[in-house]
Amino acid sequence: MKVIFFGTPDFAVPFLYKLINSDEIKIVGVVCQKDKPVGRKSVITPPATKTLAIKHNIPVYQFNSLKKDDVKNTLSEINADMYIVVAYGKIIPQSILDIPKFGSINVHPSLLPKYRGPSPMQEAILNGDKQTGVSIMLLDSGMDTGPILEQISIDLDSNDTYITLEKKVHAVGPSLLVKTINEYVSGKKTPVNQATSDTAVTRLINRTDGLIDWDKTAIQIDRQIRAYKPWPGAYTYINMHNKKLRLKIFAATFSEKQNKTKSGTITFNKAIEISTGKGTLLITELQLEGKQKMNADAFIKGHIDINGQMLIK
RNA sequence: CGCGGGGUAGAGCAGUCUGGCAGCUCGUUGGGCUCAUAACCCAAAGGUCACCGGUUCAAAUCCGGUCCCCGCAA
Repeated sequence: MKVIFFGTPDFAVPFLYKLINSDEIKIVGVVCQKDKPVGRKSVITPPATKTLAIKHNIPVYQFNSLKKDDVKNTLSEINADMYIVVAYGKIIPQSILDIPKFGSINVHPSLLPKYRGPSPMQEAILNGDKQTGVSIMLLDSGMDTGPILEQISIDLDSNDTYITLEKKVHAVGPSLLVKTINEYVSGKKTPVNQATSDTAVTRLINRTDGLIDWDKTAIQIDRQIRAYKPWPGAYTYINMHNKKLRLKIFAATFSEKQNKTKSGTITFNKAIEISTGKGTLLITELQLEGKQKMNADAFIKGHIDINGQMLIK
């Protein structure tokens, strides 16, 4: 079966890899976003899926927009049987989704209809869910509203970050996708419409979503740190040497202990304790602007003078 | 030429503006104290102040250049 893969970032790579190595499926094209400048030196870098595709001599397509007619013609000429979409990065017009005879299949890392939209994994962590999952579904014109072919649940614990959750998704998602495709194509799988309850849509995450509000509870801040790791990352600001410096927080734990000091106050007490709106956040790994990432112990050794200072917004 | 911070003992940092004995919090080693300890006291070892050149009686510090690390932005 000939398949075109729509996907762009690292998240899509394990899925593409699994499909390439699948016997029944032949990837005849990869559609991804354009090469973009990355890093301090603005090196033009191809998307992760493009790199993998080139390695396997698969044609790569990077359209400015999918709405143009010549795009439709180009894709039609490939005559693929199915499109598979994993984190492509843009909305794909219905006219394109309808081209292949088996339609277009999407992977969404949540238990749909819960957490439709762009940030399902982050939202599950922010809400402290004990469980999330992966859904394999047919694409329709709505935002993650298509009928579901298969779902699998994933357990979340209180240490999971976006990074570890992504690993869990990658551990089960790709093989579930291949299995579901084969069952669907051979008629063993019937799409089931999504339930109409609990259909809130997650929002696109901004850079500034990582800014910590110390008036929130320690539990909420801990979740924020885990959900936004590694991007955009949780951060706050601190005054040092008469400058306002960004302080990134990579890992923390929390305790119920309520400090009497104002929210955002730093106390060195073997650990870096920060007062919050409710409870105390214990920072374990952090990075000061211009410095390397380090653990709390090392940070305290060199910054004993900021004991008692306030973190700011 | 996108903006900015940094490189000083094993770790984390101050000192640089205003040139004048290489410092701080730890760690390590040895000793002491203690029923005991990650506590406390005493002592010691440990430095190419990133690299190259210049100015100076004198450079971590001032000037020129090079390399490396990092934050922001895109």
